[in-house]
Amino acid sequence: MTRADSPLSPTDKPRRGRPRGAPDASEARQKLIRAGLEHLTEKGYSSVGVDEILKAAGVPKGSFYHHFKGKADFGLALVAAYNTYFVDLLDRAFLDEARAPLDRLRAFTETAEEGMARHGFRRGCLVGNLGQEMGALPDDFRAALTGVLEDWQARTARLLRAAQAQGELGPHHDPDALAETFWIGWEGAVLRAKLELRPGPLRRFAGTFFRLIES
Amino acid sequence: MTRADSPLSPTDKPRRGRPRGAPDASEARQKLIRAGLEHLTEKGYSSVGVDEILKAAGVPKGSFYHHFKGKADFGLALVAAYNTYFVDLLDRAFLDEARAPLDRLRAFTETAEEGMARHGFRRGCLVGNLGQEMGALPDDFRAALTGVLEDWQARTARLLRAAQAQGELGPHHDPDALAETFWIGWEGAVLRAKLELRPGPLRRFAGTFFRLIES
DNA sequence: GATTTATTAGACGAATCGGTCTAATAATAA
DNA sequence: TTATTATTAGACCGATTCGTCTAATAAATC
Repeated sequence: MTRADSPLSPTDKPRRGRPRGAPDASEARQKLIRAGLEHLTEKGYSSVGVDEILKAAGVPKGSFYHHFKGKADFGLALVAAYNTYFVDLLDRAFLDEARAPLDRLRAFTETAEEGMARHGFRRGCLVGNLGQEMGALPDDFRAALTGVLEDWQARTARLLRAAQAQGELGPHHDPDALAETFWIGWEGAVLRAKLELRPGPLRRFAGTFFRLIES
Repeated sequence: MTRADSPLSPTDKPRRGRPRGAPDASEARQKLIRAGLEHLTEKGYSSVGVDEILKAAGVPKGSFYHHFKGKADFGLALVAAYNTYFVDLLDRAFLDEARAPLDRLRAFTETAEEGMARHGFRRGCLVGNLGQEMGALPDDFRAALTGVLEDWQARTARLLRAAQAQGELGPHHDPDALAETFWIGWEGAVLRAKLELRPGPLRRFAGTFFRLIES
C-alpha cells in the first residue's frame, strides 16, 4: 500500500474526472432553494411553476434538473431547508436562558410576527402551505411535513415542561397536548394573518393562548 | 291598463324568447357547484382544472362559461355556496335549545369531525384552503373569505355570550376574542387533520380549548 | 496533453391550462 | 309558424405546464 487513499472517501472507489462539489454548496442549488422558499411561502406549491423559479434564481433549466429529480424532489428539499432555518429560529428563542420559559415562547411569536411583517404578511409558513395542498401533492410530503411539525412540537413541549419545573405553568397542564394545540393554532393564525394581511390574528391567538394557560 | 304585467318581473321590460331559469336552479349549474366543492375542498383552487370539474359534473364547457364568467367567478360562487351550506350546519348546532350553549359548540365540533371522517379526512374547509392560496388568487377572494369567517365568528360570539348569560362561561372572558381564537384554531386543526388523515388534531384542539375556557 | 465526470445552457416536446367561438338545440312569446 | 333568447355541445387556440435531450463548458485525474 504505497499510495494513500483519498482520506475522506468512505468507499474505495477510485474517483476520476471532476469531483462532485459539496452536495449543498453548489451556488446554483442555493439560489434555487432561496428563490423557491420565497415563492412557495407566498403562493404555495401548485401555483408556482418551475420556470418562474428559474427566472427568479437566474439559473437555467439544465441546472435545476441536474440538482433535483423533479419539482416534487425540489419541494421536499425546500421543506428540509425551511426546517433547518426554522429550527434555528426556534432555538434562538427557546434556549434564551435570560428569559423565563413561557416568555421565550412569547418571544418566538413576536419574532415570527416581525418576520411576517417584513414581507407585508404575504408570506406564510411553508409547512402550513404545503399541508393545505396535501391533496394535490405526492404522498412523500405527508411524512415530511408531519415529521417537521412533530419536531417543533417536541421542542415546545420541552419548553413547557421547563416552565412547569419553574412553577411558571401549572402542574395540571399536559405539555404535549398544549404544545400540539399551540402549533395547531399558530398555523391557523399564520394562515389568517396572511389572509387579512395584518398581524391581528397572530396577536389575538397568542394573547388568548397565554392568558388561558396562565390563569 | 287592460293587459296584466308579468306579476314577478320587477322591471317592465317585455321579455321575449326563452326566459332565464331561476338563476340557481339550473341543473348544470348545480352539478358544477357540487363537483367544484368536492374537488376544491380536497385539492384547493390552483391544482384543480376547469376540465376536471366538467368531467366530474358531466357538463360541457359551453355550459360552464355560460353560467360563470370564468374560473375565478366560479370560485367565488363556490365560496358563497359553501357558506350557505356551512351556516346551516352551524345554526343546527348553535340554535339547539336542548343543549347548554357551550355544549352546542362542542356538538358542532363533533358533527364537523364526522363530516371529515365521512371522506377519510381528505376534504378540508374550502375557506381555509382558499385562504392559504390567497397569494395566488384574484384579490376579490380576500374580502369574500374574510367576510365568511367574520360571519361564523359573530355567530359563535353570540353563542358564547349566551353561555355567559347562563353562567356556563366566566364573565371575565371576551366572547369576541374567544370566538376569533376558536376559528383561528379550528381552521388550523382541520388543516392538520387533513394532513395526518385522522381526527386527532380536531379532538386535541377542541379538548384543550374547552378545558381551558371552562377552568 | 488526454480522459473522465460535473455542471451549465436552453431548445424542444407532449400534455394541460383557462378561455373563445360557432353551431346546434330547447323553450318560450308573438 | 316564426322570432327570440337561453342553454348546450365541443372543437379549437395560444400560453403555460413539467420534463427530456443534446451540446457545450468546467474541473479534476491520469
